[in-house]
Amino acid sequence: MTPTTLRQIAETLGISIPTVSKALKDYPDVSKKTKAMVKELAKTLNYKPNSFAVNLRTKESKTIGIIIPEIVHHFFSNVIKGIISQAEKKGYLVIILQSNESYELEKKQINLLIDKRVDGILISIANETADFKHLTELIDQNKPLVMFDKIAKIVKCSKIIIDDRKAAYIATQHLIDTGCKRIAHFRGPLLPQNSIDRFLGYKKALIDNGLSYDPSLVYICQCGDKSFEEGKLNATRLLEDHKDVDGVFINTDMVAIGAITEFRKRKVRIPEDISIVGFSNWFMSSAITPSLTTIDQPGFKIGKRAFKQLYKELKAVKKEKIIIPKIIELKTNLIKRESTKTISLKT
Amino acid sequence: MTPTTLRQIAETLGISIPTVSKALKDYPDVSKKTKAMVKELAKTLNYKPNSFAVNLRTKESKTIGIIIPEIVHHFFSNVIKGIISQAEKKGYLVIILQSNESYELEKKQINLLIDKRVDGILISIANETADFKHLTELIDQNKPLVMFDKIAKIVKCSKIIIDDRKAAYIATQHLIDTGCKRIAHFRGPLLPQNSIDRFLGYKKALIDNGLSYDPSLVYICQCGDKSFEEGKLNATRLLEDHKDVDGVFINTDMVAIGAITEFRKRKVRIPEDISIVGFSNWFMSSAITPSLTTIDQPGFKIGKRAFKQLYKELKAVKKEKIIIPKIIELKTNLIKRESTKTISLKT
DNA sequence: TTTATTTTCGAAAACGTTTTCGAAAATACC
DNA sequence: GGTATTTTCGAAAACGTTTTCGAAAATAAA
Repeated sequence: MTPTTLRQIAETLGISIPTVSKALKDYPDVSKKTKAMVKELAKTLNYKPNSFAVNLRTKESKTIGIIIPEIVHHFFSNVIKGIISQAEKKGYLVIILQSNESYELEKKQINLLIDKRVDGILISIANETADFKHLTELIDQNKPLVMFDKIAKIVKCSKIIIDDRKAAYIATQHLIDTGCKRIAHFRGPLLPQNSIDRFLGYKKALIDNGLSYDPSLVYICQCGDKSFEEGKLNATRLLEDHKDVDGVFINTDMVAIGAITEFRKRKVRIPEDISIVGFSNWFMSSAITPSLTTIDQPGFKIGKRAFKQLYKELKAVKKEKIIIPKIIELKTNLIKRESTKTISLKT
Repeated sequence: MTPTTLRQIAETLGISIPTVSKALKDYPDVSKKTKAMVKELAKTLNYKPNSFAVNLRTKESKTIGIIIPEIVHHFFSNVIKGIISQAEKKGYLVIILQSNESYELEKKQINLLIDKRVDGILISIANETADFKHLTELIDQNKPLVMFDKIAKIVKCSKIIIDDRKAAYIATQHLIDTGCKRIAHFRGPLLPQNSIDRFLGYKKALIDNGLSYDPSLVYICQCGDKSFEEGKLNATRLLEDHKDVDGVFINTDMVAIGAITEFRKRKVRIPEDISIVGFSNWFMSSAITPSLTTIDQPGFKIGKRAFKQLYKELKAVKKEKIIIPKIIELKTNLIKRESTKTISLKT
């Protein structure tokens, strides 16, 4: 009934526990005969090392933690999938927690993971988080930490990111190249770095192209549960406030799709009257009509790279080397679809 | 540098380790003075019990595992969220694995979780899975197992489900009530119980209403990554094969949205020419045009209930009681939207 | 003061593994 | 045969906690 232990194998075979342990792990100082004996019995008894005991001895849990703001989210679930796929290959299991964009929860969850003695942590920080002591403490304790997507530049750890500013610049430039003269921006919340960067990229593209930056053309949305509604709402407001706008760069695809829905409802033609560029390349953006021009944000790959980097650091720590934080920037692509004019229509 | 242990506290205070342990856990046989002393020092030293040691002693990991076919999926990520939210409240952490609908992977992952000595397992089984030995073994070992959504009726464990057959019946009945005479069905893969049940509910509704069941009106789709495309493809085929169809009940919303897209592209009016009912109430189904009538499948609630049931069983096992498997059926609702006619149009 | 009771503590065993190190056994060499 | 070397094994300590149980100390009752 109770799981087999080394002791049981040792006793039935009339040998010592260490010998059994070493036989199973192919230590050179065990004879072939005993190895064979032990392995056979272990198999028939279905022996599985007690991971608690192993952990206690080796001080490793072979487990990592992830904290993300929201699980029900296409981008994040892709990241998770990437992380898990990679972790499984290396024999790591993954504990997932959701911060709900709350700083307090995030702090508590970091502690939970530390209490569970995970070997390392991957995090995309909450929008609310402005104090990073809970994270810098990890680094002080030499516990591997890798950030992805929503990062804090201040914290000295590895980060897997995309160049949001550049991507936003390219998105905005595309609007300009296809003939838009007055371009609005639906931005994300004020705090997170990526929403700031996307805004800055937008602004810089305008200025570089000799278009004036007009703050009244920038609308804020939270990009949470209500993204779709926010898109519709901002679209409505935009039409009321600024009849002359002919292009919008929108912080996320889901908001963009809400906006498109509203525009179409109000008989605004896309892209003829207003061109739209989204961000993230959510799979629905190729499905809707008109399909959405957007920036491809490679969630799965980000997850994979994040784990790979964490894995490197786990090994470094094991060898008592110091961790050298690394910033890995993944490429994004502009995916041109029907919501923006083709360049040939430019002139 | 290294984490504080009971021994360190004991030595600096000049008392024994057991006393420290008991003081921290408010045992009655420790004086108030020593308790205060110990607790204060523990706090300043930031003492955290070593979970490996605790696990080893108590034989509990306070960790559960989830295996699902696919993480990047609106329904499943809602379930996960429900599970995690509930687990966190009860002090459990959650390890997530993805079977990719593969039986072999699923089996391997069950073993992984057992090796990690999780306290219990929640699973939605893979489409491929037809042999359940890996699951019945768990039950023989008295390891709590709860299935949700994609279940195997044969396995004697608790299950959190919806009545797929009834829901499908209601969906089909709604099509009939609103005037459809010839109703097609885009069903899911052949194996999983819920796809079978939805098909059976569809069939029964037809027969109960005196409509003939025509197998050629049933189209199969895998409902995986390519759901949207499958919807478009099946819609195309349907239009080619059966011009007289005036209603379709579709296995999942995503497929339904693909179908709607294709129908609209081909100038088929919804619901005037063809009415459509989906399944799951994915949030996009309220967003598209026309909005999709569908069955609400409460993912978050399913996750919550699944954990609650598992928790009960965890406690039962701890008290050495036997587990009585329980089948919990959650309610679904028909959500009427624009893709079906209103009943007033019936006659 | 003695006895009985309560309060407070710690020794010891246990959970199951890993690793070091020395000893015994087996083999090789001369 | 004896010595040197290699092979094979197990005793012991360690990881950090929890729990049982008996003993000592303090208090109460007589």
